[in-house]
Amino acid sequence: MSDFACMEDWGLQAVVRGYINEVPTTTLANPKSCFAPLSGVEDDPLSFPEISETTTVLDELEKLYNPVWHPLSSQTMLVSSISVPNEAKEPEKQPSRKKTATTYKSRKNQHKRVVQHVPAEGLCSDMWAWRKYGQKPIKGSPYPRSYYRCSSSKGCPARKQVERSHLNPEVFIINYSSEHNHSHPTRRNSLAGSTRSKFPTSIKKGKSSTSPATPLMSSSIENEFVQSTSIKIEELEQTTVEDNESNDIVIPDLDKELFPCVEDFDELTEEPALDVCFLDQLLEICPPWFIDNSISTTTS
DNA sequence: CGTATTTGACCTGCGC
DNA sequence: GCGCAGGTCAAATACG
Repeated sequence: MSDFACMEDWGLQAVVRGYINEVPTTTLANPKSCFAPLSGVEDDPLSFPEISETTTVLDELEKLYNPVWHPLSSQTMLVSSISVPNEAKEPEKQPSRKKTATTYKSRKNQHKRVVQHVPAEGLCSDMWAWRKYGQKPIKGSPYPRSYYRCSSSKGCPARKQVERSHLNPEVFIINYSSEHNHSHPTRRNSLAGSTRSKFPTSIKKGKSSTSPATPLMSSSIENEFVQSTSIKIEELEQTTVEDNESNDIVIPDLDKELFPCVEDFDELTEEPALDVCFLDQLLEICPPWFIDNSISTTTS
């Protein structure tokens, strides 16, 4: 699989996964209708607002979906905005702390591609392994923003930002940027330290947290879901999505791999494998031509 | 020992 | 030019 295909696969996954959790299954019969136009983008349903518009769009979406959307209902997810990046590739990471002006210039130029609006349970609906590399308090929001990069592959430019919605603290806003330059990982590189972030343990450190804005459940829960469950979801999806796509993936022993994951997942979310079920449905309903068409449409 | 997280410092873009 | 805010780096630390 080419890098391009991998990247688009990821992007589509992000979009598809978002919508299959949100729209009624009947809507899936007409896949294009899944891309219901957002406010301000009626002319082109596949053209999503830039990240600079995210705040207002998300606010609007919250209002729009509030009547029918319970934040605590598991796996509810909204894809609220996508923008096409100017550059598909990010420059190579500088080995030195001192970076050239070019490096940082491109950083700010890189556009967010997908913004997801998810409840805490939805944070686990991510096929990738993410490594946290930073956290910053955000002005105007009582909650800090966490920065993650893809740890599935060295040099993968994919980035992810997770922050809590100040309007609805039960909802996390996830910004995806850049593209994965590799296929879905069969499993994480290593589990060493991966379970390090238990819920309250961030307090355990000798040097107390000096983060100015680390309110109730700031990053611990994020990490818990993002890190500890992502591998489980990965494995679940490996057995479904990639199997369906006939990729060169070794099919795991379901007795050993799938069921324990479901059980663990069940402890974190009340409706395990719902995501997977819908994904399977989508794959049955939407033939490959649709996916290909969607890719070419969204990236042209 | 290898990997992940935390967190202060650094760097850039932008508004004034 | 300056200050602010956001994004990233990397040393220190923790965990399995």
